[in-house]
Amino acid sequence: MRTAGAGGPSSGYAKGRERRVRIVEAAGEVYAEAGYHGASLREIAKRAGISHAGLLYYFPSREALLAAVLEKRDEADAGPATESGGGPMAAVNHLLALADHNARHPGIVELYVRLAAEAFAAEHPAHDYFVRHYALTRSYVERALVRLGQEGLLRDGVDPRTAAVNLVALMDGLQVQWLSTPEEVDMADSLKAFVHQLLKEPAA
Amino acid sequence: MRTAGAGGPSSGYAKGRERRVRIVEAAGEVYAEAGYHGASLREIAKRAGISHAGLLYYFPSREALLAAVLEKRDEADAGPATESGGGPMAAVNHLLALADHNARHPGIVELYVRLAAEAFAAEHPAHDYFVRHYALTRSYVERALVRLGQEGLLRDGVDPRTAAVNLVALMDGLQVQWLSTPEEVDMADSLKAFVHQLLKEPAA
DNA sequence: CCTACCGATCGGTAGG
DNA sequence: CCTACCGATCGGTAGG
Repeated sequence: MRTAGAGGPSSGYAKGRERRVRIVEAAGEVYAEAGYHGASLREIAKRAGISHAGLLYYFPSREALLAAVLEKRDEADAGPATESGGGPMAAVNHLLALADHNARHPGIVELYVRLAAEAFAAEHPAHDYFVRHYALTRSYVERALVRLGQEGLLRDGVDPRTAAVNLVALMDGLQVQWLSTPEEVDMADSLKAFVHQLLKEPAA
Repeated sequence: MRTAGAGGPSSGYAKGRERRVRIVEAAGEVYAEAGYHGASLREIAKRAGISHAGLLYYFPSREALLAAVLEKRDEADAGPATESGGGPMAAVNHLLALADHNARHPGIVELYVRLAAEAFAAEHPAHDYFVRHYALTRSYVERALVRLGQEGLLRDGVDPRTAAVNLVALMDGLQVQWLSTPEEVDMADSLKAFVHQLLKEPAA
């Protein structure tokens, strides 16, 4: 039995795996530049050095390719999010580090912002992904704020839930504004100022 | 001379003006649902009760129609923005009223968010519009915050410029999150909480 | 993985 | 304002 039994071109062949990675990278680039709806399989295929029919050999449809790109994004973000098991301030610092990381990778930010703005409609193939993404991020931030409150570090009157919604919204909105007018926005500074407003002590 | 001399179908004929309004409204709807790039002239024309070639009789190109839609948006927003000449708190209240108004008009919010996310690239026909829009909004908010500071209403350490960037970002980000998960976000409440953090007094 | 093809759809123009 | 058309481009399939 020389032909793989697991089906599909991803089954254990180094060359095929490499191709898939190149295709997913190219897709992420084109989604960032043109949005998902504006991205053509032919353009993505060209950047991956393949024909568009060849691409469809690896990913059976347009939507399957999008799913692969989002899956890869989750894997890349999961690492840093998990390792912050430290003190109550660790989660906040992790978010600041994420903002800093984003500021150096406009392609990822653009991919994210453009897809999020496309995926409002329930029929969009990335809709469920973003609903889940927001729910997870909000509750992650909310838990961090609750812990800070328990340690007495939160300013009086700050509601952890509302502050979590606002922190997530601030990060999203800063990205949009920064992509439009990069020289006018310092995402890390802005986040620090916001967090500072939430806390009692001049920390960070 | 019965035929108008000013050229173009907009010249003073009531029926033509009415048609143009219907087309611009239909375009705004479709942009909101599908984005500018995803919107076809044929779909817009169908909703306006006309053929797509007929639409091109009124607006000579796809881009000309987009320009007309943005122009109309500016006119609609200019009214409320100008009338707030009152006290230093008037500008803040105006923004809260705007958030409230937006929450009752998801179509306008979607049009705005989708176009903003598409228009990052300098080649996009709406790019300049959004650069200008952000500059104007930021300085409008900044001036209001400076006035509040002069009256001693601002909390210590609040920088009007950064706070202005953040307030604009917060409004944008709330809109994105609200369109994705409407039941989880109260835009007016969120804005109030943010403004409250900036001020010394428990003002509304 | 490629070439060749399909039906559908696009923005815009011709010509009345 | 319409019908009819153009060349270009799209996602996907056939068939090797």
